[in-house]
Amino acid sequence: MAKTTMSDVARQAGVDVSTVSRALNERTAGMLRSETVEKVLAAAADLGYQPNVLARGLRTQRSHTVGMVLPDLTNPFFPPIVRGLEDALEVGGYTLIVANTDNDARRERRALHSLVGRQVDGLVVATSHIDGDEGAAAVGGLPVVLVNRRGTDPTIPAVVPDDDAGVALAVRHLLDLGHRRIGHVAGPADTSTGRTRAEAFARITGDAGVHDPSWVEAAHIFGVEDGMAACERLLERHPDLTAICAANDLLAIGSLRALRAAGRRVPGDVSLVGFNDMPLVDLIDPPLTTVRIPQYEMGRQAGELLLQLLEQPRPRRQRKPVAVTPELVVRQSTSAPA
Amino acid sequence: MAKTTMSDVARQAGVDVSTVSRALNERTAGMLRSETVEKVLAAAADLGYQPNVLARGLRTQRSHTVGMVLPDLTNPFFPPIVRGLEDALEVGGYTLIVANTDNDARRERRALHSLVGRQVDGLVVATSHIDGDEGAAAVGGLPVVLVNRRGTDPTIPAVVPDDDAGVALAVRHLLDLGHRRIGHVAGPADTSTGRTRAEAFARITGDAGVHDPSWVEAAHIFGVEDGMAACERLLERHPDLTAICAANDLLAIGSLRALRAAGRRVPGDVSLVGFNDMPLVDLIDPPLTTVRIPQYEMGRQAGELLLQLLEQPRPRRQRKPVAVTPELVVRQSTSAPA
DNA sequence: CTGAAAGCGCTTACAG
DNA sequence: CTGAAAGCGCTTACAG
Repeated sequence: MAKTTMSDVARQAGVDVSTVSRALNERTAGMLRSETVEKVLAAAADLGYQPNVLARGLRTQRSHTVGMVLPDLTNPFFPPIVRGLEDALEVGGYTLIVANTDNDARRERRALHSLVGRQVDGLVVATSHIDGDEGAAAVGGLPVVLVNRRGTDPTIPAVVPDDDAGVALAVRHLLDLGHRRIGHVAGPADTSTGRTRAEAFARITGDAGVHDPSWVEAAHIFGVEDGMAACERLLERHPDLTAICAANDLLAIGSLRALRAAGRRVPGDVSLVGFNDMPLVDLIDPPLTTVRIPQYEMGRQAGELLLQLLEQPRPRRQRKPVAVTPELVVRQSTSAPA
Repeated sequence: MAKTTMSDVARQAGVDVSTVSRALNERTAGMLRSETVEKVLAAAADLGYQPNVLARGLRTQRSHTVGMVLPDLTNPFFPPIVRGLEDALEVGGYTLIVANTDNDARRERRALHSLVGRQVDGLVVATSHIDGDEGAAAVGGLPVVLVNRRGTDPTIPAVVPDDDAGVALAVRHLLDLGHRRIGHVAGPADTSTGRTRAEAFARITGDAGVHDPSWVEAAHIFGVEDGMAACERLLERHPDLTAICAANDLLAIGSLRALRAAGRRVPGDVSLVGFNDMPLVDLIDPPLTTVRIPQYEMGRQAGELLLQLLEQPRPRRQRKPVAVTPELVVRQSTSAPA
């Protein structure tokens, strides 16, 4: 049951391995007589030959593998991105290897290192702790695309949600309902999404003449526990708030818990808007009003960008982040203030 | 910025590449003078040398890569399994490549094929359509372990939830609450979990003298839509039921929708128990009573089993599936019948 | 149109 | 203790 190799096929077809290689490669099959090609194909099929991708990669200096670093696959936000990415990469014949970093800078560095050791041809980075530049350095000039975050290096392409538009959707919805005392449970200040959304919130509420920065309270990480704590702090400072806009759904869920623990009903006493529209948030109690980010689409676009970089490595140039358009999903966690 | 190779290190250290190889490998470093080893280590560190895992794999005939096929990463049941698996495999220096099959037999076959082409050293199979035997054949005798399902070939190790115990927990809970007219929204009959749980349900309710097989209605796939349809059929046949035990949480959520659509309150009119305790089911309305499967733990154990097979390929032998112990999580979707 | 040779970056018997 | 050689399974100039 030893694995069939190209020389097995060559022997069976009565040709040289180089001929087998040519016959099996679409681009080079044309230089062979069609009978030869058929002979080889038949032998290959007969033996159930499966090319050794590693050996090919060693020779061609391309592993046809792409690495992705993300904080945690267990966060339901990421799997759709991964699927979109895979689907896009598949058309170029690339396989994805995913590494979890648990928001730990050291693990992140290790993961990057290990992926480079596995000879990935490119990288997709969805983590927040390693800066684009530093990452690029660690990575030895490999093509990189960022997803769901912006880097500081403008030559590194990024695919991000249009956070400004998303926050505007959420805040506008609350304003339209009649809310004026609106708090923001923000994401970590060391993440680009956290910062961008907080800034958008401040700007939009400021423009609407609503209030000051004390209405923003940042969590340390994008998690339920942290959202709960941040919401508690916000409630302490502004017990009279009537609405909360959270920087993602996990923070919203944490806020929901904090509100419940404080005896506030949602949306009776406080309206709540999330961000992302994760799977299952339509099933929580109450079904969460949120801003939907097209995750699969973000992954797909990131994959296509990377594919471009992989196939035609052009000189780096400035590029604006690709912003995918969010959409407000009104469910039952928001209503007019009492 | 070309990648540093072993011969770069050799040149810098003034030794042969074979010496570099020996110095960098713990097992062989002992045959070298410690000064030599240090010289090499210094050169490697200096150049930021990163071994080429592909080249090593080609030579040693081990890619140190493991493939996993699962239906859909987007199903929150799987990510914790993946993480457990990765954590277990990491200690052996293995990297995991995950392939989604969307419950499609053709995609499944293709994925398996592609993973074998990538020279994976072993496989973890969490899909249901390809039988263990067939899979093993497709895979050319590679070590395989099944997770969350049983195969028909008893020499292939499997890690599964203890479904009998889990269903017993669920049914016992409903019986204890006083329910007697209990339906089962079963999983697909062509999956081992679907079948096993349905059989357990029938046996346990039978033993309790409760009722007959007409109280079981199977979905075609483990999904919300299908659960809804199956529950509707069940309601039609048994409009007087007071409790439903679903074969997984997605089916439970579908059942919840069907019950709502039929004007039944949960748990007021009908109690509902899920299976798995997926992330976020504690947040749905009402918080779902369910049977918790230790997913991470299943993944971890599968990883350890595979590691054993990988490190010491013994002759195949019969083995009982490893059954991980479930746990009842009582929340608010169950109560005594009206 | 096809074969023989070299080489991708490693590891590992084989010498010395 | 270390070097030189062969070879893992491919691809691709180079001949012919």
